Amino acid sequence: MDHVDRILAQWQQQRPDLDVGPMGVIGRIKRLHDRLFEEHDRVFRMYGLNGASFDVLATLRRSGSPYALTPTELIDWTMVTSGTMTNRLDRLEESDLIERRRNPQDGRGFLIALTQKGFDLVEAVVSAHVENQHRLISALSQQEQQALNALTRKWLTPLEEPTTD
Amino acid sequence: MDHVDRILAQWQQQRPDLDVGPMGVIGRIKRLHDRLFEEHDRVFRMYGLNGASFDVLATLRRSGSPYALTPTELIDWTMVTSGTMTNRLDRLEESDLIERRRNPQDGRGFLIALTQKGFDLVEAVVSAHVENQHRLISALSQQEQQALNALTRKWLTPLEEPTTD
DNA sequence: TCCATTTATCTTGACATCAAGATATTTCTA
DNA sequence: TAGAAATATCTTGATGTCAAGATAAATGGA
Repeated sequence: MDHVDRILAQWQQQRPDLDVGPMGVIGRIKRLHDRLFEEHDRVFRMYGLNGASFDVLATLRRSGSPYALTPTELIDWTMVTSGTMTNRLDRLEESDLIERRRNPQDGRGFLIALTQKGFDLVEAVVSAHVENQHRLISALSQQEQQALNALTRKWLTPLEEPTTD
Repeated sequence: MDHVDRILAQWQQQRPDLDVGPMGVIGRIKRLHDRLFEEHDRVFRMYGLNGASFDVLATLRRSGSPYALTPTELIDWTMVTSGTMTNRLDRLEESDLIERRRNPQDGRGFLIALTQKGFDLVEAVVSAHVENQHRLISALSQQEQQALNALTRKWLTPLEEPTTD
């Protein structure tokens, strides 16, 4: 009987007309999300980062040499608004982890590049982060992880489709 | 090849030393969470609410008659800080959906009660919300939903344990 | 009973985020 | 090739959240 079970039990008592089965699965997705990202943040904080700043640095790192993308590309990968990205870049620039260069291909825009300091930092954080993720999922066997991967992929596919309205 | 797959492919290219298997599952949990709660909010907005205000009203509703809890009880159910709860209650009180009464049992505190208006609203929203959740999970069969429920429960259990440090 | 401790809630200040709008530059079309 | 439309990014203002601290009341031990 976990937190989600207790919520469902109350609903069944109070609104027996409702079938709250889906609420159970969805509620567990939310709790999993919240707990996993709290635990991620513990690692990021050890390196002076948070989930937002790590997200940007990691996107630049895994894009490969020369570790530079436009703000628009970063927005597409991270799925945040342009205002959010501007704010993230401002803070990372203050910390000398990235630099803004004018984009020689497009006078309206910039190229955001990892500094050497940013590269070295993200290289270390990613290793610690991946190790942390292994720890966090260790309650599940390899088979269970694969099953979960298949189910979440199947569920996500229609939800990621661009809505036609 | 979805968004998560593309991220993993980049890491495999750039950091072949890392086993990013767990990142795939965890990334899909995050995307599922984000998409599901965007879709929840679409329904809440139709009733002038958001996830935060619905959460409070629903907690009061499913607690049963007389639909009144202390702020501390609401904090425990919703897992937010006291400052967040104060802010949520201020807004709900402005909208006449809840009222704060002094707690006759404890002069330090309050009882937060659904108004008639709040009760009527949450009654309608919950029905629409549950129906929406059925729609959102409809890509999965009953069997798949049960499998996902079992896997997420198993994963969540150790993550919900109070840390011993 | 009195005072120290605990508890319940609110307040304050800092952030991260978003939506909407502003500005500068590029691209397209007649 | 001039002007209209589209695009890239930043700015502004509002919201929701948290951590830390303040205040008032209840509780417990000497």
